[in-house]
Amino acid sequence: MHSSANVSERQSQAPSVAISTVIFALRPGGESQRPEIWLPLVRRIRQPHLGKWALPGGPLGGTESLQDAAARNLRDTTDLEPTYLEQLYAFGGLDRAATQRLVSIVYWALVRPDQADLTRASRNVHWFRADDVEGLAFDHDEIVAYALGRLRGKIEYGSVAYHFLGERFTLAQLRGVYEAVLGRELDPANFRRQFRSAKDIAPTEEVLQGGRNRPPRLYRYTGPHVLPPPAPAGGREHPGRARSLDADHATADGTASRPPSVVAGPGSS
Amino acid sequence: MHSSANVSERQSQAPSVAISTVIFALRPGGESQRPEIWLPLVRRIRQPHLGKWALPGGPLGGTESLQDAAARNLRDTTDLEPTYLEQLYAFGGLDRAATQRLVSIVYWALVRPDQADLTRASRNVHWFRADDVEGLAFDHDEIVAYALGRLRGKIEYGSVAYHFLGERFTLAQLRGVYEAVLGRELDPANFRRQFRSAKDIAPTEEVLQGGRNRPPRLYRYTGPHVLPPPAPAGGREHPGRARSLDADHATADGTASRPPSVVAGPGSS
DNA sequence: AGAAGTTAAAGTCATAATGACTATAACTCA
DNA sequence: TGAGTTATAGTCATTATGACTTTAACTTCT
Repeated sequence: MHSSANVSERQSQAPSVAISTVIFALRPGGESQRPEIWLPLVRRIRQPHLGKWALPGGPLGGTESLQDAAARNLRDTTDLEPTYLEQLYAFGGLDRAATQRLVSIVYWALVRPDQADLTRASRNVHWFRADDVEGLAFDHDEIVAYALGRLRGKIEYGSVAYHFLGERFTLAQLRGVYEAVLGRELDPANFRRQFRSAKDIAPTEEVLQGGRNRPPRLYRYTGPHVLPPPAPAGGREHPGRARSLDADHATADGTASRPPSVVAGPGSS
Repeated sequence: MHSSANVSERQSQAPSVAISTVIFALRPGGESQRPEIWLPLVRRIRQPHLGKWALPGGPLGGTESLQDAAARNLRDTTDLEPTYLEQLYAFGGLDRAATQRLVSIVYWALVRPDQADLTRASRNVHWFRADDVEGLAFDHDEIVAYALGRLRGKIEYGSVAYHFLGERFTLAQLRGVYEAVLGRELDPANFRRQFRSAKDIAPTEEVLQGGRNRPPRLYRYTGPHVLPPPAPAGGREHPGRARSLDADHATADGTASRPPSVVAGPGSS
């Protein structure tokens, strides 16, 4: 019997529903040169929590699916087109907002470094190191922490890492993603061995020229992409599980012996 | 047709929020003797979809967290106390319900066979084999299919299997869970080897007497239990990640040589 | 009582995956 | 030209895995 005198009034109040998005991007770390996980936050311009930083989000529109709302949200606040967007969790504790009952359905997105640079310049949108965020509005501190945990859990296992990178990438860059997410260094040789036999990654004919060392070969991801969400059967809105798309597994044998062509890198002065 | 001339009217309509629960239990399969995954459904007693079977659920009360609502839901419809209850996914497609915009936050529960037998006898609550469900109300067919997929994905990896069983269980019973969920047979010897070295399972001093063969030893699960939901820090409502509770890993060395005591089994006539 | 049948439990063996490490190649920069 | 750095390949011991055999402990059939 969870009914005191005045509770049943509130029972009839419909909770409001909001969509929020945790946007993770890989950015080159300051001195350490190692890439790090960053995310953009927006400053609240109204009460409650006026002036605090918060996850991009807003009320769920009546004409869009949850996924669409999250994607719009992402565009509106950061001008980014999502390459990876997945539902994270629905938060609905009683004490999340002071004035009203609020259910937030939180999505998380992964974007590439070049995309992150395109972010709208504004003093109300700012990027933060994911490990440093603190003092956010509402319960967003905890949401970010949870999202980070999920990211760590998922990377060991799924195909999320590629969505931090561009269409072509070196194994060192890919390893950088893993190191940034897992927070520890990985043996380059063993990492290479493992990913050379991975199913959804294939070497290209090109190498990245312009670095100061031996030019690394470029690879590309050939596995399933996650946007739009893989819809089972006839539905419009459905969850993940994109097992199907493993069409071309270009088992690039022999490519190693053929002389690779060349691509200009960022440092080709 | 959710778009007439003016969309913005509906935009302001708050969507209603419901909680539904997919309840999985292991039940002995008919002839094959192999345990199978079953779930209870309730018959709809009002429009829409009157008379169809549906997942237990209802509107989100204003005074309970999402998790609490799911647990209440579970009790109300099946008289079951959840031993495992976790958020599955939030469904919010535009076409889920005809008359209104409906967001359903779906939880899934695992219950033990003895619990499943206690289910309220009613012609409006009935158990079905999980693989057979079809023609449910709303989009519940797809929700069940998704839940089954997640269950399969999670069992290989997490600690969910134990929540289908009682406090003590034999390795054959545990293997039965895996076989039912994964849908294929597993080698008993290899299965044993793997789980004898598993972190969160420990042999007891007892064996299960009363079968018609050599009495198997009983084991117990020593890992983290998932209810109530592992709350990070001070919050009230928070998602999974129960890594902490691995306190006692009773590394039962020597127990094999000591003569185990005996426990009566179901068939002790 | 004894043989047959069944499952529990332990062990064998070849193969695959993993972690730590070494060696060589290819490039830039001083 | 040589020092420094990363790319890439390979070695080796350890561990995990799948298929299979063997022995133990119990019930049931004759």
